[in-house]
Amino acid sequence: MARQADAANGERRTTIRDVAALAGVSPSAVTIALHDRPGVSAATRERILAAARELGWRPNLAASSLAGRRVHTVGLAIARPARLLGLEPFYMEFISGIESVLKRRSCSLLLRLVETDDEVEVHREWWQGGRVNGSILVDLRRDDPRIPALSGIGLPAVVVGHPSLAGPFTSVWTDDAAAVEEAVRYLAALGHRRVARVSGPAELGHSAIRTAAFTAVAGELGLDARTVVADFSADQGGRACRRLLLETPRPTAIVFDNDVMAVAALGVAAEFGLSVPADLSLLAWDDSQLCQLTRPTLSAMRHDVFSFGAQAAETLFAVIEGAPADSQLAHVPSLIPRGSTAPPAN
Amino acid sequence: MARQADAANGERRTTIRDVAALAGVSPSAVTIALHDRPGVSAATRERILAAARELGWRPNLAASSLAGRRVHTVGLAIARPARLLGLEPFYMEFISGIESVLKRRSCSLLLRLVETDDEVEVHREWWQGGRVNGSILVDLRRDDPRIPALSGIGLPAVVVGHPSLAGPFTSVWTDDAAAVEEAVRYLAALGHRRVARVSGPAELGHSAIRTAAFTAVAGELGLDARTVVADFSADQGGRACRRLLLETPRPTAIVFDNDVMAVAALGVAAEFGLSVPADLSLLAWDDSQLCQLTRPTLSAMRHDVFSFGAQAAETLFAVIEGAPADSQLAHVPSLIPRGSTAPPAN
DNA sequence: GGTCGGCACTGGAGCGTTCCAGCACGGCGC
DNA sequence: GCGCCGTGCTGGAACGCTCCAGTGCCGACC
Repeated sequence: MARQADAANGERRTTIRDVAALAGVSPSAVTIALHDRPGVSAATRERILAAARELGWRPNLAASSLAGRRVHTVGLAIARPARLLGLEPFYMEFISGIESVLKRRSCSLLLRLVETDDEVEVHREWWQGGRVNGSILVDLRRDDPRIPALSGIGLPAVVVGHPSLAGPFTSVWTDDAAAVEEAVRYLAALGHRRVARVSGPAELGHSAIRTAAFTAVAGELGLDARTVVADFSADQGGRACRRLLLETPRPTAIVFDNDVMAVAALGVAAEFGLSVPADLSLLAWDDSQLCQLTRPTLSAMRHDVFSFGAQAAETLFAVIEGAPADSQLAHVPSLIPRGSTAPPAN
Repeated sequence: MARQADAANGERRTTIRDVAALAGVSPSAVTIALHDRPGVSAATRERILAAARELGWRPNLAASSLAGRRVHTVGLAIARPARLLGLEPFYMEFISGIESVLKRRSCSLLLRLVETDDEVEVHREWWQGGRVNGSILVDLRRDDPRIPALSGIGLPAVVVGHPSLAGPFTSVWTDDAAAVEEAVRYLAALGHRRVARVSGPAELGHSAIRTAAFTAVAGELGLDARTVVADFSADQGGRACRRLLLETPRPTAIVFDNDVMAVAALGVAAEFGLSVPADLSLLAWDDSQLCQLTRPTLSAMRHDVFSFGAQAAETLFAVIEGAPADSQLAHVPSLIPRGSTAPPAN
């Protein structure tokens, strides 16, 4: 304890050499003992660890990373306005899932909010700067510039999105097309003939996939279907919903690409004097607490976002460790019928 | 481009020496140019930067940190079960606020979920390992062991909580006592005589402060007041509420220490056949989207969590840069009356 | 008794950057 | 003409750890 205080007193930080001296060995022996590798006797190992404890020494990660060891860090850059991020339950759950895996391995997450165009640069800095062992890439766009740029520099990464978007990277994905199909078939079974969808930004890969599936399945079932684009915010979601409800004939069911927009739509329906679900059915995506708190409760495509994050992290570790990891299909979202979907009034 | 590919091909990573060679100068000159310091001519500087661009070189942060420069990273460790974290809007908003500041300075956030007892160790590792320039400490407990341990090793940090909890650290805090007083006076003004409160864990510093203020103000106003302890989860919040409602006479108004518990209480009130706010008034804390989505909407103590996070980050930078930063009072939470508070039925 | 193998440990180079002392050179003042 | 200063740049040590090629020693085997 006294020694630690000394060190803090600006004298000089404790290094591996101090530990080695105290234990009466060379720095190399300390390294060996520290990483629990064969090469020192049990007695020496214990002596070294005791010395390290006594001095309160922690290896300097910058140095050890320079000398070639893992840094125990993975990176995540998110391209969303900071203000908006707090409102979206998705990311916090996703991050929580990632953390649940990192925690077990004593790893940390390096997080950064970026503008879309800066993301490549951030990952380059992190990777070439030796700050992360790998990254998780989210919100894949079509022909995403991150794919060629980052595979070009050899960054180990996992893509969260459909394999077709992932280029040479391993991906972890949910089968959006199948989920959309389930949603549409469900609404059709309830008797809806005019269905609409409010999607996330068109340039996102999964928006495109869902849109294509939505159109295809609706076509197959002979439904009237259309998609309007929004940006996941309550504001734009509400606006999109309003636009749809002004059309004649108006849709009797609307599917949303996240939960926040669906919640906003509840308010818009009230504005129009429409009762949910009698006059209008609403179906949310990314089921979170929100969907159970509203009145009526929102039917949703449930997706275990926490596990999704955890799976992405697990897969990233496999990639980092050089396992030839195949792309993984996470749970297919499944429909949870609640109070916002019903047969259309006739 | 070709060169970058070469580098990725496992040849050897590009270093400052490659850049120096290409520009026809020494590595020292590259450092000078890179950090925009006086010591090279404008022409040379441009030549060097061009060479760096051409080779796609980024300085290795491990090396530069070893050699004594800032690492552009701040740390945040959160002691909550991963599963629970996703449900709490507070942290994501707080982190978003932090990030909004970090972003402007091209800094990253190092995040880790921990068990309560591991947190000191994590910060030690980060600080002594040269991975962060400073940390933000949240969820301060009474006599928090982090305070002596981390001030002892010289970690630059900002405490989020009342200055009395912060020891030698600078703190950023909200005046919980004043806010509690406002809440209680408001309920008293509505005519409530029996009020209760569901608090967060008793060992948290701000719980204790709020409890003391709650008791004091209620005493001063001659109200019947009591506090029961929960843990911020919907589950325990609901349970605590149930316990309160079983007492006779039962309280006519309940204040909650976060929003999630207040939302859970809405359900419990329905169980008991009590109508909100006619039979029971509910007042939430940490106003988030949740409070506006329920029916009735929840009255809440609004607290701009995003700005709070931003302010904590700003203050941390001041501390890191050696400014003698004083503790800062963030916005005092203010009461937003919505649909869940009203005079008690008589 | 000599050789060989294996174990426990050491010494020193190397990782990529920064920082500091120092050098060369040109201009200016006296 | 000499000293002096300032500008623009270089060389090399230092940061703290790891890894690799030893070294010394002991026991086993022929």
